[in-house]
Amino acid sequence: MSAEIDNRPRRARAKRINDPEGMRRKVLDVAEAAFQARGYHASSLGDLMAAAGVSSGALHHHFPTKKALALAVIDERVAAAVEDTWIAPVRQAASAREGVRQVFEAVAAELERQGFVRGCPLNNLAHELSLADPELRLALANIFSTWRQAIADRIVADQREGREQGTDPRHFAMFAVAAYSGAMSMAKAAQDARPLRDCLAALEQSASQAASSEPEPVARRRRRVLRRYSAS
Amino acid sequence: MSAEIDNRPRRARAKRINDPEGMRRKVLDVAEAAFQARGYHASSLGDLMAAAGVSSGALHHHFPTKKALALAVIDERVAAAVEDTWIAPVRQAASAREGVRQVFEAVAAELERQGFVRGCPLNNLAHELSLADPELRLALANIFSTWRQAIADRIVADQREGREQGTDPRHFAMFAVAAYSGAMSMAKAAQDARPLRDCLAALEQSASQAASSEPEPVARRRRRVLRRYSAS
DNA sequence: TTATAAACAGGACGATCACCCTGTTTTGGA
DNA sequence: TCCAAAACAGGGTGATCGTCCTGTTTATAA
Repeated sequence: MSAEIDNRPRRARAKRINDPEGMRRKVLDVAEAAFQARGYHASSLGDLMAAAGVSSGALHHHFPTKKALALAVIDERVAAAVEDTWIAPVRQAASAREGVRQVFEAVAAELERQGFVRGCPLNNLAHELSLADPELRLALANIFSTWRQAIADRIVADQREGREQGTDPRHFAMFAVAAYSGAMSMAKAAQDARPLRDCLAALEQSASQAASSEPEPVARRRRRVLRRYSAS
Repeated sequence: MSAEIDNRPRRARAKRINDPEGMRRKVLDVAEAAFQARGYHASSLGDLMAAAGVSSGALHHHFPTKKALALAVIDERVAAAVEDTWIAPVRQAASAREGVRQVFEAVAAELERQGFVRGCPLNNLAHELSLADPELRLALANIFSTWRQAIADRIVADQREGREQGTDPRHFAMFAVAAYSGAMSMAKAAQDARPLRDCLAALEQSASQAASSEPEPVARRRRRVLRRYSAS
């Protein structure tokens, strides 16, 4: 019985413990913000290095190429942003429709508070990179897919509980995400949150027309302000 | 009586008459296609010069800077594309809702025929340039505004003729454009026309729920295939 | 014709880009 | 303690970018 048995679980590779300030995380922070504010092509690695305070060697140690950095931002940051901003609120809301309404409301309020519109991180990158690289496109498309699936799942749950009827889950999810993405596009171009407000109003009108079978008493409004979309 | 009287109307500046092949037009053709396929930043002037077969001197004679070229593409091509693809069809349709439906249908069919998705030219440029330059942003926002106004005007006309009621024109227009733009974003990311189809289905379902007051008998479907979105 | 300016041609320039390469320091396991 | 590998530092490199600049051709007005 050698003492190796106790040491075996320690065979993990030499890793962090170093990294007192988290260089990789810092680069991801800066890259996420820069891609959101200026886009992928307009953000040079020199800019990112300066903003993050890291050397060229450090950056390329963690991210061999700029594309690898983009992939990391997409997988580790954009996906999380969609999860926090959309998926979790929709899951926690009283219903799918109410969840969609709440997110529109919360994002519109946040944009009005900020005074400017940077757009949807996923949508921004999707436009710039979908045709540029198949791998990046797939990563972005998967996030869109997860996003839609969460809404569709919520519709199915609502239907099982008798809160929703006659609605195709996939169609509704696609529609909700499309309306949001498109509204954010126009909000970004106009630098105005009104597109979100108008779409929310149109969404509620079409919902109220279909609510003749719903006994719900208008559904109470929960105050839920998102923390995403912070100024740089 | 000198002969000068006859010559006076000829005082117009020396211009075209030259330009046998239309160099400016050729550059705009190539730039429009390249911005659509690869985006603004990813399209170098060298690429455009090579593709158009023009020299650096010629290009910079017609467009002093790359930004000026982008502005010309936006004002002279993107605006026209929106007019041809959306505004004219909506004006000619039996109603605003039917026009929106037809455009969705036509674009979806065209994308399926092509087998790939380049996205909406306006939306593509809006995402890349809205935060990059105020002048370009304004030009793009104005096209969005014209687009929405045309739909809203059509709703108002429908209401005057008793074909529509209880619909806020601005909200509906914003909603229709947002749903289209967002659906095209996802179609581009997924390289699949289904987002258009799904949104069309969701749009028709919500319309049918509100159609209890409409005496229209489902509205016949007009075959209208768009010529935009040609392969490069 | 002659003068003038527009319409091009095409090379040159400085800046910037993403990436590489050679060291040096640090870390964790033996 | 020793060593191999990871974690950085930082200057260099070739390519490419948008723009400029100097000529040459072409068309129009006088």
